[in-house]
Amino acid sequence: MKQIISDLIAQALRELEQTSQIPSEIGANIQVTPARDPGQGDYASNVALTLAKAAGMPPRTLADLIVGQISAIDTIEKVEVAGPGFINFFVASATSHSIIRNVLEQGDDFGRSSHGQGGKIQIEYVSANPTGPLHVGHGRGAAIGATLASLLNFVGYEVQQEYYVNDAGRQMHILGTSVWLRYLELCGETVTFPSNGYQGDYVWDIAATLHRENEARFQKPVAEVMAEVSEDAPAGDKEKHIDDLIEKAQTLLGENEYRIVFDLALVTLVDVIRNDLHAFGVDFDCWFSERSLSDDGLIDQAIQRLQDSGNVYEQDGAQWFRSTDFGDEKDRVVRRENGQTTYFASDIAYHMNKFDRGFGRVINIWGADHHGYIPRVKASLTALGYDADNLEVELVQFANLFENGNKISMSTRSGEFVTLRQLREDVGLDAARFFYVMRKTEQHMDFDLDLAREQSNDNPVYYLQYAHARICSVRRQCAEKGISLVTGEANLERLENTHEQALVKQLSIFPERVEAAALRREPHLVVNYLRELANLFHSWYNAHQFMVDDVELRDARMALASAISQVLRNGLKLMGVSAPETM
RNA sequence: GCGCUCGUAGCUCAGAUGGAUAGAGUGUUGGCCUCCGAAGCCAAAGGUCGUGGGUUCGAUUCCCGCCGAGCGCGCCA
Repeated sequence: MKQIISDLIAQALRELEQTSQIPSEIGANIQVTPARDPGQGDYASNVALTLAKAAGMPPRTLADLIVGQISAIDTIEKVEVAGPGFINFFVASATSHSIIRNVLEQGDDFGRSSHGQGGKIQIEYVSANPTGPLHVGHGRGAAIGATLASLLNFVGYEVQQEYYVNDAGRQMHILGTSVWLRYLELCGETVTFPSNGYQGDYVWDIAATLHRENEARFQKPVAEVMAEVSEDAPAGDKEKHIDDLIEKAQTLLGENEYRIVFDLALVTLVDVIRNDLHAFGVDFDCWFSERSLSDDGLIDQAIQRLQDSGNVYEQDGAQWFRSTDFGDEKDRVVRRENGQTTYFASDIAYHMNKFDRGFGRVINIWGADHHGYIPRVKASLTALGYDADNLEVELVQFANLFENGNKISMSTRSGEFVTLRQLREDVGLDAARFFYVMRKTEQHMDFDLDLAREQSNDNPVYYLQYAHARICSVRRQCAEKGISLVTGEANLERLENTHEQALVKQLSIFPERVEAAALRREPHLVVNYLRELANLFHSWYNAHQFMVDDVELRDARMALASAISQVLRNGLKLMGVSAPETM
């Protein structure tokens, strides 16, 4: 419809140019937007305002000229000039009503588009260090990433969802060592647990498994473990202390034995995370191991490529990538003085690999605290000869958890946090998923636990689900009363009141709103849309009776109601929220 | 100090590419179930869009300064 109107205007402008009523080649950028008020028709265009200057006449005069030149077609009922020079289009009711039949015929596919033309997009999200269960801070990225993936798929992209497993870093060694120390305690040793170790209960669980399956195989006397280990905080340096312990674990156990302990911790936690995410309605296609990058030689390869292109130099015994040449604020180390590559080097290799796997576009969903990291990753891609614009980073702001009006703070290290699992069990999957995507991604948000828990009109997710359940209820009652509905052949012309007209219009813009949400990477647009739809429905429901004696009217209304429930279902599904038939 | 993201109703937030009278929810006040689900609807009240300039027919939107908030600025990951 938008396109038709846009074409009509373009045609009119060409006519005016040819008859020299306006200067030629004034370069129209024709915008057509859905009207915001029923009094302003269905669609509006501001061409006359934008072209007034170039045409050398007042906007209203130009608007009148354009309207006079627009050819009549039967899908447009009326065109008029309003306000400072807007052109408002009124769509014929027969045309707009046909959307109901489209919705019913297309069902679950209504709103789908082929915009992406099967282009390959990779979206990487969550990617939390597997050093503990996911907590509520990870939930927002998970919900937004999963919803974005659904949206992109819905508008025609081939989407691959990936979790980057940081299984090679210092944090993982701290975890492995923490598990080992807890294991020693289970063996009967008396261990003073490092202040910087992971203190959560899950560490005990893994240690218990280790002990159960291996008994005293990894046991070493504590005196030996603590020998020559620097002092812990507060008297000493807690970072140095834990690093010494890690080294001790490696030397005392030997590489192979240490690896067994380490891998048990890793595998257990990745499993926990995978299960938690699955229960949260989030499933990844690929779990990409950071360690595999070095195993496959990709890190060396990436550094070599940077070296070959002259973007690496040596200083203070380390190798530096000259990222300042590509817009970063300082150069970055890729290989340390001790010969080890940095986390950044892994990330260069990882992103290189993403594009080498054939993704035309790569989306990373990162916590907002990683924003300073973007320029260097893009710099490395440019230096390697990739188009850095094909890497998109969506920053997700933190969600503050509130309960009883108090902010809840969290720390994985200390073991004090609300897990994603607890949140879901507490407020329910639907409310949890919904709350996370309700707000614009880059907007800081407050997650009110009390509100999410509340099963009342205060909880916005129920508002949408209630609309759906209500429609299902009416349909059930029709069936019970033996009323047969012929919605497919309903005379939709009977839908005449303002509620019905507004609903028909709202249904018709679902495809474009979904597309906008996908292309702008803004899932919250779907939430807003559905809220508007539910609101219009509830108002209509309160103002009019569906199960009326007038069969034709009843069929028409039930057709509209069914279409509404279908769109609610489609929209909620994109967000991973259920559409219950009863509540 | 530099950088990123922000600042809209009492509170939580929408307002893409500049447009018509800045909108929801919640809270407050008052109405609506002899009628399909009241987890709902209707109405009222609530705003110098942080602040001061600039750009133009027009700025919540774009540009600059200032104030305020959160987060970053490692041979950590």
